[in-house]
Amino acid sequence: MTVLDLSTKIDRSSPQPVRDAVVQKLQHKGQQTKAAIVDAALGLATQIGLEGLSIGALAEVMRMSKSGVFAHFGSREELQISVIREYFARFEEEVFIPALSEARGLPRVEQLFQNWMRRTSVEIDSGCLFISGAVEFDDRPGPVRDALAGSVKTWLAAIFKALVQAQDAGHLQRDADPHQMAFEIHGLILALHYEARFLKTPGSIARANTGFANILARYGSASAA
Amino acid sequence: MTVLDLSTKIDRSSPQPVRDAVVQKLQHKGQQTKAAIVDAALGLATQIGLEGLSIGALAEVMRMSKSGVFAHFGSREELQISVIREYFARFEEEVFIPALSEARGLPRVEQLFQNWMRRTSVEIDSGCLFISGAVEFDDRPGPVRDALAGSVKTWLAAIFKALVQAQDAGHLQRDADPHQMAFEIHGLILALHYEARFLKTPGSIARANTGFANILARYGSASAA
DNA sequence: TGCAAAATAGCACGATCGTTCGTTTTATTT
DNA sequence: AAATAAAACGAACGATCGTGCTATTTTGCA
Repeated sequence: MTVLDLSTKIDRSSPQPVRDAVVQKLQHKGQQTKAAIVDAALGLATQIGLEGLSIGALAEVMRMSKSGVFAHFGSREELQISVIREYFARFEEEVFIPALSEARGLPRVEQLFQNWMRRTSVEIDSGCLFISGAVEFDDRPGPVRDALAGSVKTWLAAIFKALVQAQDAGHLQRDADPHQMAFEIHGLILALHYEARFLKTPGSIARANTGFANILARYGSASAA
Repeated sequence: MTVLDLSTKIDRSSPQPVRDAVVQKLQHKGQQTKAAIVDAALGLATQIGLEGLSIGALAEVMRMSKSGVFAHFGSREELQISVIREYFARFEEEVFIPALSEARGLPRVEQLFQNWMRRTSVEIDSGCLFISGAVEFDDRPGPVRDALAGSVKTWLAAIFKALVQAQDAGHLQRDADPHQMAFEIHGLILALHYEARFLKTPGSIARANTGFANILARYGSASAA
């Protein structure tokens, strides 16, 4: 069903991300508003975090009653999980899927990073659920944490796989360690988010790009340079 | 007063970090308990975040009344700021000051990173206020955010300065960019914290160390290799 | 058009939050 | 030891939180 297979069960309530209440027909009204609620909740959660996301505030945005919103999910936890799933679906669609049109190997790796950078650049303003969620749930076990960690791991595994393919294609040095590369790339994204969003350090985007170029220069095979 | 000069005013209530209610004499009782409260609050805040830190829970830990705790700070914000200052003071004492005994240049840079890594390794269990705080306050202006960002910037500036000194000493390539290096090093620390604390990925510490070695290998001058 | 079902609203609950205020206990000084 | 100041307490406040419960409205289908 999904391209990046998420190990947790997928019961997506809105098969297509629904933006501004413009919703396709065929489905009952409940599913439409539920999708609209999740959309609004995602906007709130990226800014103030999954923990800060309150049903009252969400109801106000939706101009609905608290109980009306609540009834769609049955619990706050289920709302949070729905938001995570929606976030992951958009991430997948925006970052991962477009990179599949690139050839396996280095081109796809570069495209993946480029898409990831583009998204992170936007999230300098809007916030990233995978980063804020990690901090909020890093020692709070439960289904929300599981959904978050599962999504992130799936994405990092996709990066890793693309790196392995690049190595198999001879685009990387034979003794390069794709795990190490993925770790360092992840660090660049995290540093970009931290320094640009929190510290407002100018030039962070360029530094992340330079860092990526450095990684490729170090691990890339001579023929692919 | 401090070694890393923090631009915000320093009005440290406890000149020496006070651990377990073992407190020096000479000061009035109020200052002692305040230091003990900050100590307990720091323990709570690193685990559940500055936002999650509640006066009620803190009072319970201290076995005091809520109002008794509250009276020492006058506001929750002031409590949070006190915690941040205490955290910064310990960070400075644990990471920065010991590195000053190393010779200027590459040795000191390596010692700084090593101390930083040691602290981050501990914080895989306990949590890091500079990381969780960044997420919680990246969109929320005010004195708490200022105290946080000021502390982090001070520390990053110290790293940068050590790198510049290393370059001046000829330990780095002449065209190396210390800002870029600091950015990449910061990314390694953030990736370590994220992958080890949240994802529980094994081997993260080794990968951060490898990443640092890679950075030095790329930017280090041939003579210093 | 009528009717069952689904969706939403309204209201109240217990809990927790930061904060205020008046009182009482504890420390310090005279 | 008496007088004064500092510190801690206890109760209450308004607000907000998630969550039940019951009505009311809206929707989709026969």
